[in-house]
Amino acid sequence: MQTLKYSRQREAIKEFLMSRNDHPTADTVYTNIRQEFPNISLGTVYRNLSLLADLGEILKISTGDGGDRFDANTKHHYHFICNECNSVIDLDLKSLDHINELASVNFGGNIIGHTTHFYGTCENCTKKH
Amino acid sequence: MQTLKYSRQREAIKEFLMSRNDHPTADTVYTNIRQEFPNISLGTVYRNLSLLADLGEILKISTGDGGDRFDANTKHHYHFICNECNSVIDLDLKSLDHINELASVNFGGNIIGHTTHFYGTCENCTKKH
DNA sequence: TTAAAAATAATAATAATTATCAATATTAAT
DNA sequence: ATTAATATTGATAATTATTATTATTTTTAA
Repeated sequence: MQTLKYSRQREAIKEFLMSRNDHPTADTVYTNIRQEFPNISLGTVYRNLSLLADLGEILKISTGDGGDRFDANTKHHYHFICNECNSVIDLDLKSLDHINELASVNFGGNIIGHTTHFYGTCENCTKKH
Repeated sequence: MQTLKYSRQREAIKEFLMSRNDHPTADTVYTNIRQEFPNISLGTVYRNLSLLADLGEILKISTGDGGDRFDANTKHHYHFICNECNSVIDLDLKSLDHINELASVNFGGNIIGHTTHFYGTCENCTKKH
Protein backbone atom coordinates (compact mmCIF):
# COMPACT_ATOMS: atom_id res chain seq x y z
CA MET A 1 0.00 0.00 0.00
CA GLN A 2 0.90 3.64 -0.30
CA THR A 3 2.53 4.74 2.96
CA LEU A 4 2.66 8.45 3.48
CA LYS A 5 6.03 10.15 3.32
CA TYR A 6 6.82 13.56 4.73
CA SER A 7 7.19 16.42 2.29
CA ARG A 8 8.21 19.98 3.06
CA GLN A 9 5.90 21.25 0.34
CA ARG A 10 2.88 19.54 1.88
CA GLU A 11 3.69 20.93 5.34
CA ALA A 12 4.08 24.43 3.92
CA ILE A 13 0.76 24.17 2.10
CA LYS A 14 -1.01 23.11 5.28
CA GLU A 15 0.66 25.83 7.34
CA PHE A 16 -0.23 28.44 4.75
CA LEU A 17 -3.87 27.38 4.91
CA MET A 18 -3.81 27.49 8.71
CA SER A 19 -2.61 31.09 8.54
CA ARG A 20 -5.60 32.18 6.48
CA ASN A 21 -9.31 32.38 7.08
CA ASP A 22 -10.37 33.48 3.59
CA HIS A 23 -10.58 30.01 2.02
CA PRO A 24 -8.05 30.44 -0.79
CA THR A 25 -8.19 28.62 -4.13
CA ALA A 26 -5.47 26.20 -5.31
CA ASP A 27 -4.08 28.99 -7.46
CA THR A 28 -3.86 31.41 -4.53
CA VAL A 29 -2.08 28.74 -2.49
CA TYR A 30 0.29 28.24 -5.41
CA THR A 31 1.22 31.91 -5.88
CA ASN A 32 1.79 32.37 -2.14
CA ILE A 33 3.70 29.18 -1.49
CA ARG A 34 6.03 30.09 -4.34
CA GLN A 35 7.62 32.69 -2.09
CA GLU A 36 8.99 29.85 0.00
CA PHE A 37 9.30 27.25 -2.79
CA PRO A 38 9.97 29.11 -6.04
CA ASN A 39 10.09 25.88 -8.05
CA ILE A 40 6.95 24.28 -6.70
CA SER A 41 4.61 23.03 -9.39
CA LEU A 42 0.90 23.79 -9.54
CA GLY A 43 0.34 20.05 -9.84
CA THR A 44 2.07 19.53 -6.51
CA VAL A 45 -0.28 22.05 -4.92
CA TYR A 46 -3.35 20.34 -6.35
CA ARG A 47 -2.05 16.89 -5.40
CA ASN A 48 -1.39 17.89 -1.81
CA LEU A 49 -4.60 19.84 -1.34
CA SER A 50 -6.48 16.81 -2.58
CA LEU A 51 -4.46 14.46 -0.36
CA LEU A 52 -4.91 16.63 2.73
CA ALA A 53 -8.65 16.79 2.03
CA ASP A 54 -8.80 12.99 1.71
CA LEU A 55 -6.93 12.67 5.01
CA GLY A 56 -9.48 14.98 6.61
CA GLU A 57 -6.81 17.55 7.52
CA ILE A 58 -8.39 20.28 5.42
CA LEU A 59 -11.80 20.91 3.86
CA LYS A 60 -12.56 21.39 0.18
CA ILE A 61 -15.34 23.89 -0.49
CA SER A 62 -17.05 23.88 -3.90
CA THR A 63 -18.62 27.26 -4.48
CA GLY A 64 -19.99 26.67 -7.97
CA ASP A 65 -18.23 29.79 -9.19
CA GLY A 66 -14.52 29.62 -9.99
CA GLY A 67 -12.21 27.06 -8.50
CA ASP A 68 -12.64 25.08 -5.31
CA ARG A 69 -11.68 26.73 -2.02
CA PHE A 70 -9.74 25.17 0.85
CA ASP A 71 -10.07 25.57 4.59
CA ALA A 72 -7.78 24.35 7.39
CA ASN A 73 -10.66 24.62 9.86
CA THR A 74 -12.03 21.09 9.68
CA LYS A 75 -14.72 21.24 12.30
CA HIS A 76 -18.17 21.48 10.74
CA HIS A 77 -19.20 25.06 10.17
CA TYR A 78 -21.07 27.16 7.66
CA HIS A 79 -20.02 29.55 4.93
CA PHE A 80 -21.41 32.68 3.44
CA ILE A 81 -20.65 33.36 -0.24
CA CYS A 82 -20.99 36.93 -1.46
CA ASN A 83 -22.98 37.26 -4.69
CA GLU A 84 -20.96 40.31 -5.68
CA CYS A 85 -17.31 39.68 -4.77
CA ASN A 86 -17.52 35.88 -4.35
CA SER A 87 -15.67 36.01 -1.05
CA VAL A 88 -16.23 33.07 1.27
CA ILE A 89 -16.71 33.97 4.93
CA ASP A 90 -17.05 31.74 8.00
CA LEU A 91 -20.33 32.05 9.85
CA ASP A 92 -20.78 31.84 13.60
CA LEU A 93 -23.65 29.37 13.59
CA LYS A 94 -23.94 26.21 15.63
CA SER A 95 -24.23 22.95 13.73
CA LEU A 96 -27.78 22.22 12.51
CA ASP A 97 -27.53 18.46 12.88
CA HIS A 98 -31.25 18.04 13.45
CA ILE A 99 -31.91 18.89 9.78
CA ASN A 100 -30.28 15.58 8.80
CA GLU A 101 -33.09 13.82 10.65
CA LEU A 102 -35.74 16.12 9.17
CA ALA A 103 -34.44 15.36 5.67
CA SER A 104 -34.36 11.62 6.41
CA VAL A 105 -38.08 11.33 7.24
CA ASN A 106 -39.37 10.56 3.72
CA PHE A 107 -36.08 9.34 2.27
CA GLY A 108 -35.08 5.75 1.60
CA GLY A 109 -31.30 6.27 1.66
CA ASN A 110 -28.99 7.07 4.56
CA ILE A 111 -28.12 10.72 5.26
CA ILE A 112 -24.86 11.23 7.12
CA GLY A 113 -24.26 14.95 6.69
CA HIS A 114 -24.97 18.18 4.90
CA THR A 115 -23.30 21.32 3.66
CA THR A 116 -25.06 24.66 3.61
CA HIS A 117 -23.92 27.77 1.83
CA PHE A 118 -25.59 31.06 2.61
CA TYR A 119 -25.83 33.73 -0.08
CA GLY A 120 -26.30 37.49 -0.21
CA THR A 121 -24.14 40.58 0.03
CA CYS A 122 -21.15 40.72 2.36
CA GLU A 123 -20.45 43.61 4.72
CA ASN A 124 -17.81 45.18 2.46
CA CYS A 125 -19.98 45.08 -0.66
CA THR A 126 -22.96 46.45 1.27
CA LYS A 127 -20.88 49.46 2.35
CA LYS A 128 -19.89 50.18 -1.26
CA HIS A 129 -23.41 51.28 -2.26
CA MET B 1 -31.25 45.76 -25.20
CA GLN B 2 -31.35 42.07 -26.01
CA THR B 3 -34.99 41.07 -26.60
CA LEU B 4 -35.66 37.38 -26.31
CA LYS B 5 -36.55 35.49 -29.48
CA TYR B 6 -38.24 32.12 -29.57
CA SER B 7 -36.13 29.10 -30.41
CA ARG B 8 -37.30 25.55 -30.92
CA GLN B 9 -34.09 24.26 -29.39
CA ARG B 10 -34.60 26.24 -26.20
CA GLU B 11 -38.19 24.98 -25.84
CA ALA B 12 -37.07 21.40 -26.39
CA ILE B 13 -34.35 21.76 -23.76
CA LYS B 14 -36.83 23.09 -21.22
CA GLU B 15 -39.38 20.40 -22.02
CA PHE B 16 -36.76 17.71 -21.73
CA LEU B 17 -35.80 18.99 -18.30
CA MET B 18 -39.45 19.09 -17.23
CA SER B 19 -39.78 15.43 -18.19
CA ARG B 20 -36.97 14.39 -15.83
CA ASN B 21 -36.46 14.47 -12.11
CA ASP B 22 -32.88 13.22 -12.03
CA HIS B 23 -31.18 16.60 -12.52
CA PRO B 24 -29.24 15.88 -15.73
CA THR B 25 -25.95 17.49 -16.70
CA ALA B 26 -25.53 19.66 -19.80
CA ASP B 27 -23.99 16.69 -21.55
CA THR B 28 -26.94 14.44 -20.74
CA VAL B 29 -29.32 17.10 -22.05
CA TYR B 30 -27.19 17.28 -25.19
CA THR B 31 -27.16 13.56 -25.95
CA ASN B 32 -30.91 13.27 -25.37
CA ILE B 33 -31.97 16.38 -27.25
CA ARG B 34 -29.96 15.17 -30.23
CA GLN B 35 -32.68 12.60 -30.91
CA GLU B 36 -34.98 15.48 -31.83
CA PHE B 37 -32.30 17.88 -33.12
CA PRO B 38 -29.45 15.81 -34.55
CA ASN B 39 -27.46 18.91 -35.49
CA ILE B 40 -27.78 20.78 -32.21
CA SER B 41 -24.48 22.01 -30.84
CA LEU B 42 -23.28 21.46 -27.29
CA GLY B 43 -22.69 25.21 -27.12
CA THR B 44 -26.36 25.80 -27.82
CA VAL B 45 -27.28 23.52 -24.94
CA TYR B 46 -24.94 25.34 -22.55
CA ARG B 47 -26.09 28.75 -23.79
CA ASN B 48 -29.75 27.93 -23.30
CA LEU B 49 -29.33 26.21 -19.95
CA SER B 50 -27.48 29.26 -18.75
CA LEU B 51 -30.10 31.62 -20.19
CA LEU B 52 -33.00 29.64 -18.70
CA ALA B 53 -31.26 29.66 -15.33
CA ASP B 54 -30.74 33.43 -15.55
CA LEU B 55 -34.45 33.85 -16.39
CA GLY B 56 -35.30 31.78 -13.34
CA GLU B 57 -37.04 29.11 -15.42
CA ILE B 58 -34.68 26.37 -14.32
CA LEU B 59 -32.21 25.86 -11.48
CA LYS B 60 -28.50 25.20 -11.78
CA ILE B 61 -27.13 22.83 -9.14
CA SER B 62 -23.38 22.73 -8.51
CA THR B 63 -22.49 19.42 -6.94
CA GLY B 64 -18.73 19.84 -6.71
CA ASP B 65 -18.24 16.55 -8.51
CA GLY B 66 -18.57 16.46 -12.28
CA GLY B 67 -20.53 19.00 -14.24
CA ASP B 68 -23.38 21.20 -13.04
CA ARG B 69 -26.86 19.70 -12.88
CA PHE B 70 -30.11 21.31 -14.01
CA ASP B 71 -33.61 21.15 -12.58
CA ALA B 72 -36.90 22.40 -14.04
CA ASN B 73 -38.43 22.45 -10.54
CA THR B 74 -37.70 26.03 -9.54
CA LYS B 75 -39.38 26.23 -6.18
CA HIS B 76 -36.87 26.09 -3.34
CA HIS B 77 -36.20 22.54 -2.28
CA TYR B 78 -33.34 20.38 -1.06
CA HIS B 79 -31.16 17.78 -2.70
CA PHE B 80 -29.45 14.64 -1.59
CA ILE B 81 -26.21 13.68 -3.34
CA CYS B 82 -25.09 10.07 -3.12
CA ASN B 83 -21.45 9.63 -2.13
CA GLU B 84 -21.23 6.43 -4.15
CA CYS B 85 -23.13 6.92 -7.41
CA ASN B 86 -23.31 10.73 -7.35
CA SER B 87 -27.01 10.72 -8.15
CA VAL B 88 -28.93 13.84 -7.14
CA ILE B 89 -32.32 13.19 -5.55
CA ASP B 90 -35.05 15.63 -4.50
CA LEU B 91 -35.87 15.62 -0.81
CA ASP B 92 -39.31 16.10 0.70
CA LEU B 93 -38.35 18.71 3.27
CA LYS B 94 -40.05 22.00 3.92
CA SER B 95 -37.99 25.14 3.44
CA LEU B 96 -35.76 25.97 6.40
CA ASP B 97 -35.99 29.72 6.03
CA HIS B 98 -35.41 30.37 9.72
CA ILE B 99 -31.78 29.32 9.34
CA ASN B 100 -31.14 32.47 7.30
CA GLU B 101 -32.00 34.48 10.41
CA LEU B 102 -29.93 32.22 12.65
CA ALA B 103 -26.94 32.68 10.35
CA SER B 104 -27.46 36.46 10.25
CA VAL B 105 -27.15 36.98 14.01
CA ASN B 106 -23.40 37.55 14.19
CA PHE B 107 -22.89 38.50 10.56
CA GLY B 108 -22.37 41.99 9.17
CA GLY B 109 -23.58 41.33 5.62
CA ASN B 110 -27.05 40.61 4.30
CA ILE B 111 -28.16 36.98 3.88
CA ILE B 112 -30.90 36.44 1.33
CA GLY B 113 -30.87 32.68 0.90
CA HIS B 114 -29.11 29.38 1.25
CA THR B 115 -28.58 26.08 -0.49
CA THR B 116 -28.16 22.83 1.40
CA HIS B 117 -26.96 19.55 -0.01
CA PHE B 118 -27.36 16.41 2.05
CA TYR B 119 -24.86 13.58 1.66
CA GLY B 120 -24.76 9.87 2.33
CA THR B 121 -25.76 6.68 0.55
CA CYS B 122 -28.86 6.52 -1.62
CA GLU B 123 -31.45 3.76 -1.41
CA ASN B 124 -30.13 1.92 -4.49
CA CYS B 125 -26.52 1.94 -3.32
CA THR B 126 -27.54 0.85 0.18
CA LYS B 127 -29.30 -2.20 -1.29
CA LYS B 128 -26.19 -3.17 -3.24
CA HIS B 129 -24.25 -4.17 -0.09
C1' DT C 1 -41.64 40.80 -48.25
C1' DT C 2 -38.07 42.80 -46.36
C1' DA C 3 -34.83 44.10 -42.89
C1' DA C 4 -33.07 43.96 -38.25
C1' DA C 5 -31.69 41.35 -34.61
C1' DA C 6 -31.32 37.12 -32.13
C1' DA C 7 -30.09 32.26 -32.26
C1' DT C 8 -27.68 28.62 -34.23
C1' DA C 9 -23.85 25.16 -35.54
C1' DA C 10 -19.21 24.67 -35.82
C1' DT C 11 -15.26 25.39 -33.76
C1' DA C 12 -11.60 27.63 -31.10
C1' DA C 13 -10.30 29.10 -26.67
C1' DT C 14 -10.21 29.08 -21.71
C1' DA C 15 -10.25 27.56 -16.82
C1' DA C 16 -9.72 24.17 -13.54
C1' DT C 17 -7.99 19.97 -12.65
C1' DT C 18 -5.84 15.40 -13.28
C1' DA C 19 -2.39 12.23 -15.36
C1' DT C 20 2.32 10.91 -16.84
C1' DC C 21 7.00 10.28 -15.97
C1' DA C 22 11.94 10.93 -15.22
C1' DA C 23 14.50 12.96 -11.43
C1' DT C 24 14.75 13.91 -6.47
C1' DA C 25 13.76 13.38 -1.53
C1' DT C 26 12.47 10.60 2.28
C1' DT C 27 12.73 6.60 5.05
C1' DA C 28 13.76 2.02 6.62
C1' DA C 29 17.11 -1.53 6.58
C1' DT C 30 21.64 -2.68 6.43
C1' DA D 1 26.75 6.31 7.29
C1' DT D 2 25.24 3.71 2.91
C1' DT D 3 22.16 1.62 0.34
C1' DA D 4 17.78 0.35 -1.49
C1' DA D 5 12.98 0.96 -1.90
C1' DT D 6 9.47 3.96 -2.80
C1' DA D 7 6.88 8.21 -2.24
C1' DT D 8 7.08 12.89 -3.94
C1' DT D 9 8.35 16.32 -6.95
C1' DG D 10 8.58 19.52 -11.13
C1' DA D 11 7.60 19.78 -15.76
C1' DT D 12 4.41 19.10 -18.86
C1' DA D 13 0.71 16.84 -21.43
C1' DA D 14 -3.99 15.60 -21.29
C1' DT D 15 -8.72 15.92 -19.82
C1' DT D 16 -13.09 17.92 -18.43
C1' DA D 17 -16.37 21.42 -18.23
C1' DT D 18 -17.51 25.55 -20.01
C1' DT D 19 -17.38 29.99 -22.59
C1' DA D 20 -16.25 32.82 -26.71
C1' DT D 21 -16.16 33.71 -31.76
C1' DT D 22 -18.22 34.01 -36.12
C1' DA D 23 -20.53 33.13 -40.41
C1' DT D 24 -25.05 31.38 -41.42
C1' DT D 25 -29.90 30.64 -40.35
C1' DT D 26 -34.21 31.69 -37.93
C1' DT D 27 -37.40 34.66 -35.84
C1' DT D 28 -40.05 38.73 -35.71
C1' DA D 29 -41.44 43.41 -36.40
C1' DA D 30 -42.17 46.82 -39.96
